[in-house]
Amino acid sequence: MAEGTKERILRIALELFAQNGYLGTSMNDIAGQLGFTKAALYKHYASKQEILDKIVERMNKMDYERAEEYEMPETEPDGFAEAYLHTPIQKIRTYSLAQFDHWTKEPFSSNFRKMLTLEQYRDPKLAQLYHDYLAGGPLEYMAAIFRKLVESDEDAMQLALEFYGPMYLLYSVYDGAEEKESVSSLLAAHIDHFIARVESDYRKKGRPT
Amino acid sequence: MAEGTKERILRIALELFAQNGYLGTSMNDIAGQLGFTKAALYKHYASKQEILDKIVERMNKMDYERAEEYEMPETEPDGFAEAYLHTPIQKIRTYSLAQFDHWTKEPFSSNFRKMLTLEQYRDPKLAQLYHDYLAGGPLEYMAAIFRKLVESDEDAMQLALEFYGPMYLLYSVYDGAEEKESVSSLLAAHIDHFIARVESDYRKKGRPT
DNA sequence: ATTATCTATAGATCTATAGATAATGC
DNA sequence: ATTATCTATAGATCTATAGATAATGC
Repeated sequence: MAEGTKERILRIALELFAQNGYLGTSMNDIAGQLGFTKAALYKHYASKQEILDKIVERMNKMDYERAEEYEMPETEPDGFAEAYLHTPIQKIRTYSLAQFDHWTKEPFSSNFRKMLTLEQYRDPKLAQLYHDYLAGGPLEYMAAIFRKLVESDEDAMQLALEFYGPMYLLYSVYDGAEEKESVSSLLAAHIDHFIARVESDYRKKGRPT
Repeated sequence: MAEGTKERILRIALELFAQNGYLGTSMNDIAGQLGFTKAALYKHYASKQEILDKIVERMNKMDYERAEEYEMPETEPDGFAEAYLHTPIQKIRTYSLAQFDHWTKEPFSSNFRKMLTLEQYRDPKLAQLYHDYLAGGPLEYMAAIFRKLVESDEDAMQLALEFYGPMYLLYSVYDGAEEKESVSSLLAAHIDHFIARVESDYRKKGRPT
């Protein structure tokens, strides 16, 4: 099925929001990019705010579908599902590389990430999404997983910081990089290096890998 | 000497730019926060853009003065000054903790960091500053330092990623955190942990610490 | 083939507000 | 510093109409 006008509007609007921010993008800009006048936009969306709301809805839906696809369980208010108490490290590796690809190469998600970055201090709702999707959220997620591998909560948080911090930094590096692929390689090297180190530490303590 | 009106304008404008972005802040907003009308602003600055330009100037000046204070040499186009080829790891520790404090607790710098975050995709000049001050810049700086400690450039970059990535992530965590001090503690723990690990790796290879 | 209807657009216009300037007051 | 004012532009609404489709009549 071809992309409908309603969806084209979301896609183009998000491209502009990611570049210039929500306030930096006018309805005229959006319409101009689409090839018609701004009045026509109001046939599809009641307001500029509604366009933004639908973009957020779409992203939430895409993310939910992805979580199912990669079989990574959702976090729960008070911790994690039992099934994740012993997440295999290779599964973490695969999922993390997929996440990075997702947030950098997939156009909608990449633009969504940039938009969140730009709007995080202005709009509390988007600030929450930025936290959940990109900053504290993934960090706490990894810490919860590592909590099963090390002795203390502090150690788990340190491991999560060491694992996710570089990944988070590489999102920014990726945006400004000429050689995008070399940034992806840096991440793969980091993850492999991290896994090798953690598994080596395990052996020293005589625990099973 | 008391803070002059010209400086108050810069400070207040930056506070608003950090919160709502440059385009999201009107001259009326700035004047209102200062307690007068927007027309008065034009007695001090020729335009809104000039206010932003002066903020950037001020930041560059502050940063230069700080670099001198902490005796951390400036990067040079083709690498580093000789003096830094063997930067003591404790000096890196002290400097990094000071940098983190600077970008989080010092009001002007903290707001400047937030503003750069918001404007990085809109304005190429600010994108460059974001890179230099916060993202790829510090990463490459650390990699250049670590290049003297490890065998390959790839290893140096991995070390730099592991060192600076968590620090960079903690800036975001700090912004959204309730318990700000615990975030600073996380960083200190990370750095100490990192140093202990690197020094342990040294010993294994029979190199001097 | 005709009529009615639907949907998506254009062009004109409304109100509010932006950045900026000029005239004025103290 | 204020007040008044200028020009440009924002988001939003209105009316008219184009192109297409569906329902109806013969």
